[in-house]
Amino acid sequence: MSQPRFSITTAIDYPNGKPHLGHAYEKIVTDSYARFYRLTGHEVFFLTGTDENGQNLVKSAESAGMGTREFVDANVAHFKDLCQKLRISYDEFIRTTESRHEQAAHSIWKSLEEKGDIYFGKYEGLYCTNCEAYYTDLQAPDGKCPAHYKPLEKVTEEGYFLKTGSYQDWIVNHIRSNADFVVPELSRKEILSRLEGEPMRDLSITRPSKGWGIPVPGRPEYVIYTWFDALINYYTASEPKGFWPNSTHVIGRDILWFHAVIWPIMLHAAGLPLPGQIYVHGMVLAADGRKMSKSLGNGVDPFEVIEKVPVDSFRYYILRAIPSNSNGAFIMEDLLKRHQSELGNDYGNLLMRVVKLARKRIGDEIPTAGIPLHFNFEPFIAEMKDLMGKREHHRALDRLWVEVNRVNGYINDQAPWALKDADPESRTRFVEVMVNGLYGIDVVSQVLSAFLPDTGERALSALGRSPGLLRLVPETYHLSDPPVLFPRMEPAKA
RNA sequence: CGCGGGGUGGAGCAGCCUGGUAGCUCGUUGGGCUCAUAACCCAAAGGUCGUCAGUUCAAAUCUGGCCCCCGCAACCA
Repeated sequence: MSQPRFSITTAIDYPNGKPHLGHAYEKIVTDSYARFYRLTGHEVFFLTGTDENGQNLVKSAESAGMGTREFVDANVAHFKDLCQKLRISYDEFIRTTESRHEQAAHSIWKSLEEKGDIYFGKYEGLYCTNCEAYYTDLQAPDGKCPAHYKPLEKVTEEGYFLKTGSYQDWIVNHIRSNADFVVPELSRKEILSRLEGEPMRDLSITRPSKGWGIPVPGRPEYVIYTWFDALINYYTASEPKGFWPNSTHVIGRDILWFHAVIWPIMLHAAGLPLPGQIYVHGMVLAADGRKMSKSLGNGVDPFEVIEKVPVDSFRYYILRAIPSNSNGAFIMEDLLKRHQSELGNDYGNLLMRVVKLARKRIGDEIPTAGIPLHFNFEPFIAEMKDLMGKREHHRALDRLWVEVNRVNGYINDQAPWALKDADPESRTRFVEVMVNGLYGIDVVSQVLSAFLPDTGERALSALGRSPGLLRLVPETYHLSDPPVLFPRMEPAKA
């Protein structure tokens, strides 16, 4: 019997600088789903990577005084470094400058061209030379650039277009009839209301070549517009591995339009199967509740955060404090609080108190044969699966903590430290409570390892166990000195 | 009237669909315990549920107006 398959992707990142908190957030979220699905018996393909073909990269490289290639490579190294530090368990890291990707992009381009969905035409719009971007009447009602307050120029550009407009009814229908295609509901509504509001224009899918990017087949004076090729990365990497249809794309709000509308249209027009789901995650806001941005200087550097606190404290905070379906503020003091109370005092302390007591009174080898089990974890695991399936990881972690507290509560109620060895009945009872406590920590840590891999591994290793969803009690728990998983932080360090 | 989300004890949230003692986590205060990272347990204080009106025996919950905050508004990655 083959395992069920689950394929999940992050958006590919634009390497025009070092990764910021939003990148870290998306990777941690996606990684947790990948790990959770692996844990629950799925064969998983987890894809991430970088989008390296944008024209802006040429400009950014120039101002950094570097060649484009050199500049991009340097930044990609930072992204990979971040993934490694955050323990992102991707199966593949795709770069859109790889030749396999260029081939896939060309193949889809040709297929669309043959079907008559790509045509050569003119684009006319209001252009700001400073931004190097077009603006619509809505964005610039007074005809001035909203960023520079300079009059916009009317510019006409020739290039290739994708007949997205012809597929408007089709995509509306697809999103309407597949409730899970765009989640959460909020995002689904948003995209439907935009789609039903106005007729869609055709999408301009080329730019004049500046020597960087994927050339248009047969017309090297043009390169393929970044978005057109970037989206194809999912197909490029997943299809050869047998993971193409039904992929779950984890993305931010800002790129919903391209993923929920343009990408499905591209695939549908090319006669290819669609992704299974577009999951729009929340946005990490600055402590003041506003967007993090360079100009406001309110950004948080993920590299700095994980130098101060354990990676898992960061992962935990990001996953639990920012609701999976909306936005949340990143507040360092809150992170430290949760590190201390929930991670240290609830979970870390549970491990510590049970393992230390068991070692002191029983020893390192704890046989479990014949001990009645107090906990049934099946409902808990079923609820976890349900919440993760609904893409509500913050609630899943909430639910997991109910279980942590249940095990802690059991230890409190049983008060094993008060059971004296002299009385054989008390001694039997003591061993029973210890085994059940260890079993509770065992199962909770198995599940927790999907979210906090480092913590899960270290806690389980103190029980002589390793990650995997092992619900059965082992014959023996082999205990060792429990690690301080979440050391208390000096308040001054905040 | 562009579309959508939200305003609940000091902080962050749940509850609202399917009206009926306002709940959770953190913080504060007072006790208790001691297996454990000054940890853990119990108790207490603290809210006119944005605002005005309506429906109802009864509204945080339903209806309407208003105020405030935040996303989106299509070629910017």
